[in-house]
Amino acid sequence: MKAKQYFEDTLRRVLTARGLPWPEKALIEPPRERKFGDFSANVAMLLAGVAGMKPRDLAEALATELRTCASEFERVEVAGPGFLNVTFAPRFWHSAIADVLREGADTGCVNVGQGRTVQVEYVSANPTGPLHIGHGRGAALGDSIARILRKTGHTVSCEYYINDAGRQMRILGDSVWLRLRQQAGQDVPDLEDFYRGDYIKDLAAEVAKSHPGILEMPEVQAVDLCFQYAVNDILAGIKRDLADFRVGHDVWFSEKSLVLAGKVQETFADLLARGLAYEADDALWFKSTQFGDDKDRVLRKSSGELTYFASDIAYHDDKYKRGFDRVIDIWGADHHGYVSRMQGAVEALGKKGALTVILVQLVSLLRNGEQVAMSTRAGQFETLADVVEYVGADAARFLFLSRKSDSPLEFDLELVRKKSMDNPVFYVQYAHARVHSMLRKGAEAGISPAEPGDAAYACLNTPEDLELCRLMERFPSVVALAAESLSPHHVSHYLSDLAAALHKYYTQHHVLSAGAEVAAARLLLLSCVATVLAAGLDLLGVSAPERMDQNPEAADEITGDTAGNATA
RNA sequence: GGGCUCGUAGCUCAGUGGAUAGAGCGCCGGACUACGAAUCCGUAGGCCGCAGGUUCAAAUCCUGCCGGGCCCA
Repeated sequence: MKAKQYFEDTLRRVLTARGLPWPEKALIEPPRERKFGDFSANVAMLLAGVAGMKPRDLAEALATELRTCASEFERVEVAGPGFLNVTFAPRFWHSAIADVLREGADTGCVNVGQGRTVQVEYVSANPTGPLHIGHGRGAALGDSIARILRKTGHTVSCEYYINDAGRQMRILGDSVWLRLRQQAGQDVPDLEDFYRGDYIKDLAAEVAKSHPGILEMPEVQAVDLCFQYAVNDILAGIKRDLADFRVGHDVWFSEKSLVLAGKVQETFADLLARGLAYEADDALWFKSTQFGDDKDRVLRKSSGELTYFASDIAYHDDKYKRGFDRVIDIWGADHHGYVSRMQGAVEALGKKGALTVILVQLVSLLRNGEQVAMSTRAGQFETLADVVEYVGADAARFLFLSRKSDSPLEFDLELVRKKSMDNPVFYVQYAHARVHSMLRKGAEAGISPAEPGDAAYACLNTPEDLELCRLMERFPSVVALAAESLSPHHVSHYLSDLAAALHKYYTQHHVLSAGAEVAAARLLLLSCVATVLAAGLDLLGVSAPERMDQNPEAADEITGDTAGNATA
């Protein structure tokens, strides 16, 4: 982060001195190949026309000036069509060690948010049954985005919107009430589209037990009781599943409370007053065509029933009235047709641009390459809880967060589990544990990490030493990129790179037998790497263990047994 | 039929308009009398779906087509 900034600042000064502007499409980035140096700039190609010079000639001129005015560069070179490639002196990279040591767990913090308030709403599954694997992907993504935004200077609130007011909810109450009466011996036929899962029967039995007089109640009251009991019970289960997945929401917002508080009517009145809603055919309509939709949408049907869209508008109105600068909604990809409509509604609320919708593509659950049926009767791995128990929260989260959210994801249970020792999450965790193992061994031998300073840095000048420093120095910009693009996968890919550099270092440079002074310096460097690994894993909500307990053979045996039992 | 989205190595996937397009898995071949071999090193594997366009420069941006997924009629 500092390195890139330093290069950019000096380059800007050089350009200004020549009367050249900073081009819009200027890019400073680490080149693909190490031999091109630490950073590469493309300004000479972009400015050749303005400057009236050939790209390479301009680049040479700029390079000459950079060499004289920038003390931190070891080399400044011109390559290819006119790239300016710079290499920093080792002492510049060494300063990353002191930075990480000073910042500790806060390493990687970048204040790009400057205290702006952001709400992240995710999961928000209807409380009609347990969470499935697809919800897990949204949960991991939302939680990780929240962690990344907090790390980058945003004030974040995580919210779960409980759809407890609509048609689905009436069906839930009816379903439990139906089962309850059937269990009481009444001859009641099954309904057309009610929930048939076994958990409905369990709920019915529990309601009957805790409310013995329910059969004598007026039906409306009894159904409502069934409904409330069911929602509370299912929500408790959802919260438990999320907690086991290390996901926690700050606010659980009830749609019903929104309706009862009259917020939907308030929003209607507001839209009517501003001419953005109108009555027609006994229904109330939103003028979504004003905001790019292909037709206007119903808010209140002629039957008087409210649409989901109506309460969603009121809900978002309420979000902004609570003072959030920005709202991020994470939805399943099957809702993508709803995005532009919701964006239009937010624009109508006067908050254009303040809503970001992230669509999470489907997760197809596989088992040895074959699709696992999700919708049939209670299968082995229908639910998030089952999957988490089988493969572990760390492996599931890392896998979800290693891919862009807008690509469909294949989640093969046996691959994540049976090959768990080749799983990227273990690769990264092992790197962290390896460092701590060396620190323990070092302590036994009376070697502790050196104090940062020139004496220690003098022992850290191999290419592998400097590569680790470079990677550590890059961490804050990776976090900033992940925050800007709302894409945690940049973090997981970075961590894999850092872990690879660490493993390579480990095989090339023996730490503890290198002599007391060198060993202490290396422990200093590696302990900083461990700090960064832990900070990065924390952004993904993945643990950073100080030792790995299992050995691979034992893990394979466990897998074999469990897989055998599961298929038996 | 309209719209959104994705097509990159055998598989799963990265890739911010830049240089010879990368990684993991899998295949093949190497490396423990030292800090954990859960690791490392090497070989092989590509019309970046197809065709145009914009650009000094396109896997990346634009248009059309083909194919997969989804939403809406």
